[in-house]
Amino acid sequence: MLSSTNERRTAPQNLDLVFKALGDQTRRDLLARLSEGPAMVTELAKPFDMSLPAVGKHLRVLEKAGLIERSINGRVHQCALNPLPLKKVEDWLEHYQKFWSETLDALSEYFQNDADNENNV
Amino acid sequence: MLSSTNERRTAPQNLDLVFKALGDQTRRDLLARLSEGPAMVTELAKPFDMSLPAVGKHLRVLEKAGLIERSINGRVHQCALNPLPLKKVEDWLEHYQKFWSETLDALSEYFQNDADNENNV
DNA sequence: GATAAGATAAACCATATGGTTTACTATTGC
DNA sequence: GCAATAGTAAACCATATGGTTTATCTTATC
Repeated sequence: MLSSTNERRTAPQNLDLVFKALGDQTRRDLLARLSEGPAMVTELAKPFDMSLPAVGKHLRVLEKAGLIERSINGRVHQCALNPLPLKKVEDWLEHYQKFWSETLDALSEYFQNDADNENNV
Repeated sequence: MLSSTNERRTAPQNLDLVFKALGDQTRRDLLARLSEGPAMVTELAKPFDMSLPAVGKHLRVLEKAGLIERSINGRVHQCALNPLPLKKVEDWLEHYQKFWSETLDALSEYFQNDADNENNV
């Protein structure tokens, strides 16, 4: 990890790029695959009903968003998940967390009452 | 629009739509504003150096993603945050959480400088 | 009833996105 | 050396996106 040679270590982690990268099912599938371990491009492309260049483009989008890192070894490009931009997403989400817990609290209370009524509690 | 008889109750919460909606700074700003309370469209548009129709389009994108809800009252459209799609995002993120905690555990000092340099929102 | 205000609709434009196919480069292995 | 493999580059296409301006509709207000 973090080869000493030539790797760019300042992943952009721009939220625009990250969210846009995540806004595509194919790319989320690629991330899911990479969450099980690194893989080369052809390997990543195999499950998709799509040309290799198309998958290559998706990988580039993920890479520009900082979500994957690529280490080139001969003719093989090994891709690995970089989870840090996802942490940025979570940091962003944090501010909104209270809102949905409020909402869900209200809902669960609602359904709790429902259940209470049906169970004659 | 949104007649009481014919209202679509199942907000899509399609992750593609949600992530795409979030992939724009203007729209994230709008959500941030709405996290402080509901607002009408002109009110929402005021801080932006952008035409009203442009803001209207952004609001529609947020609405289609289920991130805001609109209640029309006379000529005033009141917009309110709907946080539930964000909960879906968090549910999706959950699977990746372990990766960044691993990474941060292993390399926290290494990346601390990066994080300091790039804490843009 | 006239006019102002809130907001969308429509037409338009430039650029981005997601895919294709063909061509090309570079590496590997016999 | 030569053929196969891994992958990108380039050209192309259709559609989406993000903005504009002008027009329109509806609702308030005087």
